[in-house]
Amino acid sequence: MDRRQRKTREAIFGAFTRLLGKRAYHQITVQDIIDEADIGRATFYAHFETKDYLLKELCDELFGHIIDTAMEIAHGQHHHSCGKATDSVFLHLLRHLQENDLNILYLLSSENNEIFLQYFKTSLKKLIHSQFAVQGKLKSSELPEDYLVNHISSSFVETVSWWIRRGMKESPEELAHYFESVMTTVIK
Amino acid sequence: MDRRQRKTREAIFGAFTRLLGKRAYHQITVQDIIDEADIGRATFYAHFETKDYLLKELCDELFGHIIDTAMEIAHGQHHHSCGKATDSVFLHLLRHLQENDLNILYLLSSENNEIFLQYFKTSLKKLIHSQFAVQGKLKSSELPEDYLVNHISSSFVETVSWWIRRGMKESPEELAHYFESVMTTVIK
DNA sequence: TATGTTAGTGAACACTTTGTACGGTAATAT
DNA sequence: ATATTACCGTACAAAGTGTTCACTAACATA
Repeated sequence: MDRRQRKTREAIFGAFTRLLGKRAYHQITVQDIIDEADIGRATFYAHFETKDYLLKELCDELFGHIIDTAMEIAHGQHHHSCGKATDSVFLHLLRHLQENDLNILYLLSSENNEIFLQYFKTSLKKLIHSQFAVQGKLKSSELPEDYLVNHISSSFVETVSWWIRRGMKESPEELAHYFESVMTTVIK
Repeated sequence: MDRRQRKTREAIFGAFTRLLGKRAYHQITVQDIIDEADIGRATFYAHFETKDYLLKELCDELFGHIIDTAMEIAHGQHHHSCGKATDSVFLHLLRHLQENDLNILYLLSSENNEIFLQYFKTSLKKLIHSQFAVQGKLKSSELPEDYLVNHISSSFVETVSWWIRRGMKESPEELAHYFESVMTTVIK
């Protein structure tokens, strides 16, 4: 990839993330991004078709790593030193969110960001499906699996959202405990 | 209130609701509403400052009744014939949603409607706080009450949202059972 | 029924945002 | 060294926003 392309792409992502930290997604215009990134109008549209696609690609970049490593942990293929083998997938996700990806927290904390939340939930559903549903770790056999997977993933997103809204006072360990406490009916 | 005012107000609400049934909130412009309601531009702004305020007032109207009667039931002051006294507040809400307020379902089913969802959650939090938290019906004393109330209300909204997305195949009774099943850890 | 008040009309307004197009310039790859 | 490609600046039409204004019609009330 051309160095110029990489640079403007980074400039756009950077400007976008900075703006997301300031105000909600829907309050940000393409014009704002152009001004903040200090690029030409045509250049933006050469990279991204719309603002929504920009967010989608940013999500791809930010989530790609997190979900991939979470998948590895979920399947027991994670033999590194970052966390005990007994740590739950959720604790891993929380640590990852706190330590490495403050960008994501900006996105999450900005209100009205349903595209991002939808992306988060969809990623989690895949993870939870393979981790719990497929492996038979769900308790309730009488409820639809789809309902349970949806419940778990949206509850986790909501937990993270609550955490951020309140200033992230709790440690990842505490928060994982909260979440797993309210999930004991659902997960074995 | 002037008959003319009432009529245009109704025309605007009607047009807005109809449009919400067709496409998402953010895809609807003030221009669309004006055209659909067949009123003058200035008239719209005489009634509502912005599109967001219009949604807020619509929510006020739609939710006012539902939450009020749910509050009555929650406090055992509901002696009518509409449902057994033993029915849970959640079952009451689901019945209400299914039977009387298809407008709300339009709103909920249209994607990207976080203003509405936020309104729904906030209303529920108040209800759940007075119904469960104040009355000591929450199981877990070690977790923050605020976290639990948030968890219950957002899980309920998510359950309803799931229900609608999948075409409302389940009866209110079934859905209430689903919800209460995954909530047994949390609610006594 | 006559009268003052109020709400709606339609047109116009300045303004912002959007998405596209263009020739010119500078960085890049080979 | 040269051809390619990305970016720039500017301009453009189209659409939406929020406000103003004079005119008209509906309203409440006496």
